[in-house]
Amino acid sequence: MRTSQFFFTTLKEAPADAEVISQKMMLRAGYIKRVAAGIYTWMPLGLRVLRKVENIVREEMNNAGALELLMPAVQPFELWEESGRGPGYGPELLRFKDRHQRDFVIGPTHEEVITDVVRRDVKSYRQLPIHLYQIQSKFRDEIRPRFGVMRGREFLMKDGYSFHTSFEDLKREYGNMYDTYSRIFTRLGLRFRAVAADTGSIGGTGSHEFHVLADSGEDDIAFCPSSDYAANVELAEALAPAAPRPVAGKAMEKVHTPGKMACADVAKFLDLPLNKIVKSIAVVSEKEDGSKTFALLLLRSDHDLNEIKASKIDAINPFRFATEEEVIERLNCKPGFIGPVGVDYDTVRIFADRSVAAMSDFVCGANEAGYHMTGVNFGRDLPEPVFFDIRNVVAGDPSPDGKGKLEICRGIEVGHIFQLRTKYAEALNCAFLDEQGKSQVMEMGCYGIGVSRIVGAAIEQGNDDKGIILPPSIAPFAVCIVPMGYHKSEAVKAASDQLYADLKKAGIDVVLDDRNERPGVMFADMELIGIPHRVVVGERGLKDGQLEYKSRTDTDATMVAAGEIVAILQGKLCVA
RNA sequence: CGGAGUGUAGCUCAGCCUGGUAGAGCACUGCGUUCGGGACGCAGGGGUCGCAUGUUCGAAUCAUGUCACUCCGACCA
Repeated sequence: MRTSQFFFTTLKEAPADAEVISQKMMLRAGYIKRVAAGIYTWMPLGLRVLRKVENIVREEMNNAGALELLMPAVQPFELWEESGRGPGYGPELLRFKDRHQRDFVIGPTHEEVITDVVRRDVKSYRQLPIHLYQIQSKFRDEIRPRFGVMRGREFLMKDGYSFHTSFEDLKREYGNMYDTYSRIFTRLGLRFRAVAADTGSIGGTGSHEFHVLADSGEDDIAFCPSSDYAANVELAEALAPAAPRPVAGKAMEKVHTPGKMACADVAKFLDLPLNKIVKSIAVVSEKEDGSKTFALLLLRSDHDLNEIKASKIDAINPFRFATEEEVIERLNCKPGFIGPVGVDYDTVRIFADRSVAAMSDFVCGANEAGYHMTGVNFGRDLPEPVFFDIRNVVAGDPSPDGKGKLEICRGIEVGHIFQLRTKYAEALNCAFLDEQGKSQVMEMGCYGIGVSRIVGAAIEQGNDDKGIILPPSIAPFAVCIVPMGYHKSEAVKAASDQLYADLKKAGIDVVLDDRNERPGVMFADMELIGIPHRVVVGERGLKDGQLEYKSRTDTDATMVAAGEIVAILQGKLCVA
């Protein structure tokens, strides 16, 4: 490609409402143009990147034995009624009526459509297993679209669905996809982690998210640097402390702590570390049978409650936070000074986090406004509570696999694989006849990759003050030729054109900047749009048969013999 | 959904308080000089100041309404 034949516009300044780096860079580099909130046009330059990502995904999916198809973006709402997801999906599902007043949706995902396809045509175990996928635009009417293409409303996604005669076979394909996804993200040149994920309300048995590691990510991931353990923070188990509880050394005492409601204030006031203070969170559980349970959840005050874990305690599943009125009714004290000492243990259940089990001589609210208790000890001042894992892990916690300490980092979810089991197949009656001629519901898996989000995520990982840095596998062009005086010097023009032809012949994705621009403009543009390799052709070097090479991340250029440049680039692109 | 803020040229923004012929930089067009790190000069094109209503002789500016966009919040006492 010659830039003079191409169409791209770069900006010196990013639009004011761009928040994250990738969004600013993509707008400045002219990859995308905003059309409406969360809706973007992919300009030719950005589309090249998107297509490269898409093709890597496609190649690997095909190699893994999946078959591509293309389902419609628009789906009849009837299918959503049949699966039972329609009402539950809420306003994220964009609905509209056609001219006959029939309800349609713009698909946010395609489980219903694919299951409908398969149930019509797959009747026998002989046709299974089958894995079908598509790369299609989706629409989810997000409450707050932001971060450019990373949380857009319209986005490009690869979604695959596999159908099996048995759970065993589903697990085999799940493993196959785990490996395939790892290959895909490796080829894309991303730093990523596969993390165990919460299976959520569907309650399947296996689910992994693939996260690109970046500070601007929206998810917290706990991982162990010395093993391959990684999990969503919501899911990572906080192990019970190994050290036994120290012996009680102080008498319990009521101290005046006027106005010190927050744990941090109490700690400062008493000159104690946060980990000597127990915070009590009042919750209420109202069961379907009408019974109401009031409970205090005890946590070390430097820890955070994990609601997913806490809701696994049967006695308080499901729970909500108690209102101020409820707290006063049960504890006769306003929130801020509540604690587990001296309450009516018949009406107030106490559940403590495992880490609280190792505490002695601790501080908690005194159930009297303006007072806290110090030197509190279990067994002596109050009964031993029941201990559960109800907190989020923090950096430094032991890894659940016993192989070191956890670290926490932010991630951008770019892939998700899921053992759906029979949820949709059952709802949509997707069944086959087995060897005995008996009808059985199919086992399903689903596997998603956020193709457009990957472009944003890759730029979050690869950028500097000059612009975008992408690996050659997905950069808009792998190599750029920047001539010094293309329109002035016959020698430079001839050498540039020759090199351009040679690189093209060698199968290298090359762009020649033949615009009649000043060098600074060309350098800046090629850096901004993220071309990984640059060759400068100038009369200066040409006299000695030399060209100038610099990678996007090198600080200085190196002179190379003109005759060797093609081989050098081939070598670099092969390695990368 | 609650709170706050912003809408003026393709982009970044000034002008608004104190009403009186709509501005700057970047980008774009032409000419000239320049040409190895986002050049300079001259001459141009481009805006119904988000939209509607009102106040006024006169509204980008004041008032009301409306729409759009952005941010913050929606639990850990």
